Amino acid sequence: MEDLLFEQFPPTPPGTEDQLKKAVILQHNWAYDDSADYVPSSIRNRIPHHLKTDGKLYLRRGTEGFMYRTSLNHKWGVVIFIIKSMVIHGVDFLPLSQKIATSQPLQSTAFPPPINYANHGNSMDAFIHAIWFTLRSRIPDLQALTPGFDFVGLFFGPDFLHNIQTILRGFVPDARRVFKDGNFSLDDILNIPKLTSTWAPTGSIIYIRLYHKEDRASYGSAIYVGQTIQLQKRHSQHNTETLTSRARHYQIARQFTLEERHMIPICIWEDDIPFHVLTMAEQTVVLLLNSYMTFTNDTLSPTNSFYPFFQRIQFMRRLVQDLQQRLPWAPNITLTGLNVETPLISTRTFRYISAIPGLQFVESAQTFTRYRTPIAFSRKDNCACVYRLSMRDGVNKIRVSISIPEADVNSMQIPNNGFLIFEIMDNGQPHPNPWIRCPAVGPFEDFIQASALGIRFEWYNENQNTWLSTTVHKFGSPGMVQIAAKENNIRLPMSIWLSAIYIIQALEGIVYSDYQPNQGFYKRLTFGSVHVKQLQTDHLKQTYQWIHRPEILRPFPKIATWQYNFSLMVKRFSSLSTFIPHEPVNHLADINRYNPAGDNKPLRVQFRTKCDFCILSSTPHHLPCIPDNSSPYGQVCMICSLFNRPCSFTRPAELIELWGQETPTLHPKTPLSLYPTGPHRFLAFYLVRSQGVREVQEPREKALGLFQDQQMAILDEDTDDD
DNA sequence: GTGGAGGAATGGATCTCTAA
DNA sequence: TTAGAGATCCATTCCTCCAC
Repeated sequence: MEDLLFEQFPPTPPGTEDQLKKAVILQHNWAYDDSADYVPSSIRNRIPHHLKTDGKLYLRRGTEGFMYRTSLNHKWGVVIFIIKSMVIHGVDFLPLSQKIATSQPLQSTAFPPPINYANHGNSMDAFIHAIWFTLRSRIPDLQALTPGFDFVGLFFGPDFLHNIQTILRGFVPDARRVFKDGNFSLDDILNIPKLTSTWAPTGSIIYIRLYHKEDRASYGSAIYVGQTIQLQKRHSQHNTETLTSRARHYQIARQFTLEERHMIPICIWEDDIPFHVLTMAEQTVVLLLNSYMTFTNDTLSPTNSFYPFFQRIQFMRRLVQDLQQRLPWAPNITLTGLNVETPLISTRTFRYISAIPGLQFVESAQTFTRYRTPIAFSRKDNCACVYRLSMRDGVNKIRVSISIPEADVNSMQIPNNGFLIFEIMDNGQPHPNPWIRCPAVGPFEDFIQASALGIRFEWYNENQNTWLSTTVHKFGSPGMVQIAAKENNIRLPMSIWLSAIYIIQALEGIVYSDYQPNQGFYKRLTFGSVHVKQLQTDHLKQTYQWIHRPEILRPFPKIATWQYNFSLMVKRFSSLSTFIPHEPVNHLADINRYNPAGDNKPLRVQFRTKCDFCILSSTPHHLPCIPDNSSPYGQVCMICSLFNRPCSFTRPAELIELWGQETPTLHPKTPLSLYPTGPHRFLAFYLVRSQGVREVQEPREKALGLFQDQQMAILDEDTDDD
């Protein structure tokens, strides 16, 4: 169950239909033993076993439910499970159709009190305040200019004043000095420190590209304002594009030599600022320096495809003109403006990924947040279905291929159009059907988190009028260990692991607070113009709304030390059957001397020369388990050494049991399962059996007002194919 | 257990199209 | 007119199968 947005009130026992239908939330953690003597026999032992922990049903504080019956004296009630005094009361149940009618529009926001911007100490700060308070007063105009404009809450919401403060403190001292009274020349701007081969600031940056010839008579100077989180790289990008692009910006840039193209940081934030504030800052500098492209015509036909850009530019230009008349901000410079986009209301949002958090009803239930997006597989005949999920970090593009093998495509009759579903476990533990199946111990702490992601593909089957679903898995992980062994490098297995980490990061909006470059990670990842919208319900008020999924700060992934991995191996896998040498062990005979069971049964590892990791990663070829004599940690093989983890040795019979022995097997000659299910599967990369096709419910997003058009488009395409 | 063949998956580069 | 998403093509990687 994902949410409590029912169309009809859930069925209640006979005779209770006319009673209460009230939303409630549990105030305390609570446990219930339905096998206890005091429980009436009619409802004793009725709770499904899988919902119980140690024989009891545990409900956590915050659990949402409905009260449908109270006693005459109002001292107790029947609330799905709960006693009246334990719950918070909300309004009466509302059917979904009414919730939709009353749901909060995305852009609703409470305004902070207005302030007198003219009182600010200098012209620039006053002008910037004026820009934003004016824009805030004209939200309906902004929305009219861009129907997809739905960042209002982030720009103008509770953090509005703080956002402005963040912008103001970002100005580098030299830029502030030049701009502060609105009276500056082109030479003044050129004196602001620029990007050079020896000076390349890092952080979130608003920069200007100033195209300027010393011989001013030959060509007018031009300006472009942009944002970046990698100044040097963006600079190279601009110069590369200048060579070939037919865009007006670069046509003009081409008129200037490399030395005449200046990259000047205007605002720098070394700390983390939200992406939308960076966008506000970019808009600020565009307006401050009036860097919009100019047009010879004052009007443009609405049929012209450039018309919407033109409209927004006109709106912003008029706004600046109006403010300049009322405020002492009158820069006396003439520059050719090169900006066309209006950062504040960039319109690149025609697709969404929806996020519906899982409802945690009982303590024992594992929940996940479900992300859904419509996709179309690209597919050639007799090939796998491949979708290339595209992400970006502001500069780089990252593509991750998500594919369904050809054999499955054929046997399950998988169409090209449907929905991709990402399920991320809320507790960070492995998904039951993960996309990649990685070991619990690896080069980074909490290595197993990459398996918290499960991916499914769902499609509508018109003939049967049903929604069908199948799990999607990335294959090849076990083979990756072999490649690592061959190359003596874990680059490839790490690239698989990272692709799952990237997807999780982009979906959850994770920003690394202490980002370190060149480690394979990105500070923040987005899906570009595809935005993640999260379902937010207020159960007590019986309302819901779609909000922008906010970014969250997380510490940068830590490289796992040997000690960390050793402790983790011991914690997860050490037992009477599994031995993990922790002191330098120089000879296998030493391992055999270890006999924790005290039953005189040796581990018998002398009959195998391999550690568990090498045995379990031995598909399709057997891996040699060669001691790494250079390791300071004793009996470690080359492969475990690569992963910075100790070897483990499990008695053969127990290893088969702890890993799993269902057919087919890993290798014809071993009884170890190809699709392990036992606890020791987390020792190595492993495979998951495809779950086949199953019928599922219609996507919730359809009823909740998202994806309507996109879904219809997909269904239309399906019809065309037939 | 090994290695090679063949095809599938993936990555890089470039182009085409399109929202609004 | 722009930026970015998709499409497409091509090159490379790598997975699986199979023979020895």
